[in-house]
Amino acid sequence: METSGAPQRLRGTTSWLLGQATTHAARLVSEALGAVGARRYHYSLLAALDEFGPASQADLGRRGGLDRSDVVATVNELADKGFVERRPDPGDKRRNIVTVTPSGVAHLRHLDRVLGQAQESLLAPLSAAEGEELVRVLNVVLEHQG
Amino acid sequence: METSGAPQRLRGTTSWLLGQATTHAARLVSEALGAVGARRYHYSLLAALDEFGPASQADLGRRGGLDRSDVVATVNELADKGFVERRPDPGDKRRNIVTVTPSGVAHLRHLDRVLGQAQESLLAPLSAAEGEELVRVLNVVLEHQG
DNA sequence: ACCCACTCGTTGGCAATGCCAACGATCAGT
DNA sequence: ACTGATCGTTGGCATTGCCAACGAGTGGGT
Repeated sequence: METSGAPQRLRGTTSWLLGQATTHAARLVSEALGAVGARRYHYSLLAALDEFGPASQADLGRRGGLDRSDVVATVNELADKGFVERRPDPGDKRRNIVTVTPSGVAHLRHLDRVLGQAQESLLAPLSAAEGEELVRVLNVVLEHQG
Repeated sequence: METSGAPQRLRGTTSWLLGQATTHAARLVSEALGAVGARRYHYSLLAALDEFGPASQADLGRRGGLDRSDVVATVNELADKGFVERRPDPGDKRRNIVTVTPSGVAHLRHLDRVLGQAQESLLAPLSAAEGEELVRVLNVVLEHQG
């Protein structure tokens, strides 16, 4: 008989918990976004624009933790789809000012819903209270790192 | 004045929580392992061997969720460092049997400590009870996915 | 004994991710 | 005017996680 064991999860030490959890969650997020033709950078950029308003590309990178070069590519893609507009800053010829279009805001809301569903499916095995506690605790962790 | 704002964290919707958290945790894990010359696959493979004993490469892949091709490369690297041994299976000429060496086990213990420190630094902003609860809840989530 | 379907290890490739270096243009402070 | 910094942009690199294909080998069915 061909011993074809089903995929198993390593339990051993708790040290690998982070590795397992991040891999799983990252796949969830990427799949959810990919299903609607988006990627992490798309959401990062749209969310930054939605929350803080129009900005130069360099500022966008700082807001979302993206490299300047990746901002270029992402703005290109989002502009092609009509989700953002890029125009030169009249007051500083080095800069472009990037703005969200209404269509871009709608797309962001869509991505929000998609990500919300991904989060729900991740928290599915937990009680409502556990899920809320997990979200709260993760926010604490993220706030503490800056 | 050059407006050089410090990097900020997006808060907006809670939907992006997963994206933020996974990115942060993944970087922590990769940096911790990279500091001692290891990568995620190395730990996955060593841990699988340590927990379930010697196995063929295909089985190793299934145990740790690695692709067969990645198992080849990882076993190559680990074998070069003397952490595992690869020899043909006498009972099935298609297979290799991979075994951990004592040196490999020692290395795994080292990686365990390193990952434990990374986890501690991540949980630093939490109380002991919150940290344990987070670990417990994450285990529930991982068990539920298979 | 002969197929057939499957598994094995291996090679090679692909796309996404996250970085870094360098360039010319522009700006701010002196 | 000179100097140093910032801007957008291009191009590159290493890692990560996958998938396809190959030749060699195995097991079941007939």
